[in-house]
Amino acid sequence: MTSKHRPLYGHLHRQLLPAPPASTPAAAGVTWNTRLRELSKHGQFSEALALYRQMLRCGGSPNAFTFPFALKSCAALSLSIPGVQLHGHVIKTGCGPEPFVLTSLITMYCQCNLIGSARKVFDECPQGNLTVCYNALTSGYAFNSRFLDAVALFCQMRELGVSFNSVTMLGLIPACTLPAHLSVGMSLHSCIIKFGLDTDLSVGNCLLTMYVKCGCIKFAKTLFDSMPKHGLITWNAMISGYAQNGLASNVVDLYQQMKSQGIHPDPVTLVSVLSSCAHLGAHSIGREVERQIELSGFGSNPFLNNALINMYSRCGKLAKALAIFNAMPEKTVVTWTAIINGYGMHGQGEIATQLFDDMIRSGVRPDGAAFVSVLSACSHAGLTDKGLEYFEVMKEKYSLRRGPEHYSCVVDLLGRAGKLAEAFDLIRSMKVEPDGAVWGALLGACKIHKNVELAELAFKRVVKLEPENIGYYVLLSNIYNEAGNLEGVLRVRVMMRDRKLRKEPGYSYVEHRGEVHLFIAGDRSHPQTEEIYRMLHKLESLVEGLHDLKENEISGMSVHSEKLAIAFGILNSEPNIEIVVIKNLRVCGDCHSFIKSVSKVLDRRFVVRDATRFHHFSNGICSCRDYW
DNA sequence: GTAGGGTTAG
Repeated sequence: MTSKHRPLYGHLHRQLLPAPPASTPAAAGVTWNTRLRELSKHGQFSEALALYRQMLRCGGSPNAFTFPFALKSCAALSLSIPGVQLHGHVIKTGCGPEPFVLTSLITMYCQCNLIGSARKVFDECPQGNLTVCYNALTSGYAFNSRFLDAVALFCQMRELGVSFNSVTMLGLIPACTLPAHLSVGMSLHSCIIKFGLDTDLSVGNCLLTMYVKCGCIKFAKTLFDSMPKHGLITWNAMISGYAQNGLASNVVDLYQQMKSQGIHPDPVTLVSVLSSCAHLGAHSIGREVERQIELSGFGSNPFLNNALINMYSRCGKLAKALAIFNAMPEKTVVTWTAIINGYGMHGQGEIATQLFDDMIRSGVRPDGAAFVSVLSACSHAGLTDKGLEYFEVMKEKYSLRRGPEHYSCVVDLLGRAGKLAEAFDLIRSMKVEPDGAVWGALLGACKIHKNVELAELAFKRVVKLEPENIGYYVLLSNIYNEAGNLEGVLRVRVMMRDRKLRKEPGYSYVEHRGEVHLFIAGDRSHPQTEEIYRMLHKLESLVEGLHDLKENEISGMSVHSEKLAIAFGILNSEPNIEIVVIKNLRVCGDCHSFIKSVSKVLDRRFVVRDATRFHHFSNGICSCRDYW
């Protein structure tokens, strides 16, 4: 069995032993290089560097076939000091002019963020074979977010008549992943078509990713549909694109389509699908994905386990989430954050904070996102002092930047505790610009504590930042309404009319026997419509006591989607009625009291998951729950 | 025998 065919991992210790004596020094060099290549090819970069050092210790001399792999390892690990040392060895051994070595040097310097050194190597490149050197530096600029330099270098290439190829494009396109740079990206796309490089699958994938990252999901889908071939990466790019842009149901559709075409998903695919299941609360699809993970042997993939914890937490299956958490041998800050979030969003603030403290004890350093999860856990559970303590520790002990996402949690925390003035002071003391979520949290607190004056102030700020967010208008209108200020209600309505803002229809859904049943207000499209309305009528009569309503009084737009969902659940004897509400504001007061009354009359417990409350989360969705 | 490149979680 040659070393090329030997399984790598089990024999690592043997590979690190000194090289067997070879008949000639050149033959010994080949043996070292072969091993180095194997390790680098399998992503074993630390081992590759160890092997390089060992080679030097054993008196082996590196050559032009050694350096590319050793440099690649430094690049992958971002190790600049060994990288610079290697550069010294390159010069000493006279391998400097070798194009393979030069491009590896440029890449190494770029990945270590030493652009100046990369440029120096580039400027000294001998004429001829310039394309690869240009490619290396262009992609290096893109890697370091130097958009203008990358584009300028490409222009220079064209002016000097240096030929370019699809690899040039693969380096250049990632420079255009900001919406501001999209126009350049689109001209690159034209250029790609003009030169016939669009038949390259990798180039297509790269363009697809560019559109996705610029938020142009429509362009991305058009490109996807026009591509002659779809590789696994193509499917993944499109699926993760939908997931990143919050189009969770498109993710599920595309995933089904992918499977129906016989393409096997990999962990990258499944991570996106799970994150979308979490957004949708689509527990049954999530469970199916978990089976798929086990069948495919991806069970120990940490990315997938984190995604599973997140999915089960958001779907309300905390025990399951905890079991996966406990079984994970290595827990990163992401793992801890997922489980803390899970307990936090279900009002179990005590457990969430305990977990947070356990995390620190276990030596995992919290990051900004971990603090968001613990702060919001404190705010939901009313742990005001504890939350303020974390907020302090975040800055004092961990020197983490406190962003608007943290401030909005603390404003919420103070606001719910009735400390409106303190919340307002906190906002005024902010060194970063407060965003809509921060003012929105204050506005929400004003609703709870009926403070019209402060609400007006918060509203003024929030509509400046998010003029299109209808939720805030409705919130203020409700505050006025509760205060009996009808003039105020009218003023808000006029404002909405003038700005041509119309409330999007809210929708609610219930999962029944693995299927999602979706309702919009006044919906009559469900196959069981007649029975649902009859049940709703019955429930309305029950909670209204002796008032017997006429059938037509509960028909049309006044029938909220939550009510239809609950009537459907009761009608079908759904044991755990969990209604997920997606709209621009929290569950309305009318439905709130309706569900509460039904719960009381029937002596049953319901969970309403309101997917759009005024909490700032990175994905814009917060899964707070209310129980009745 | 070698370089320059495309998809991933809270």
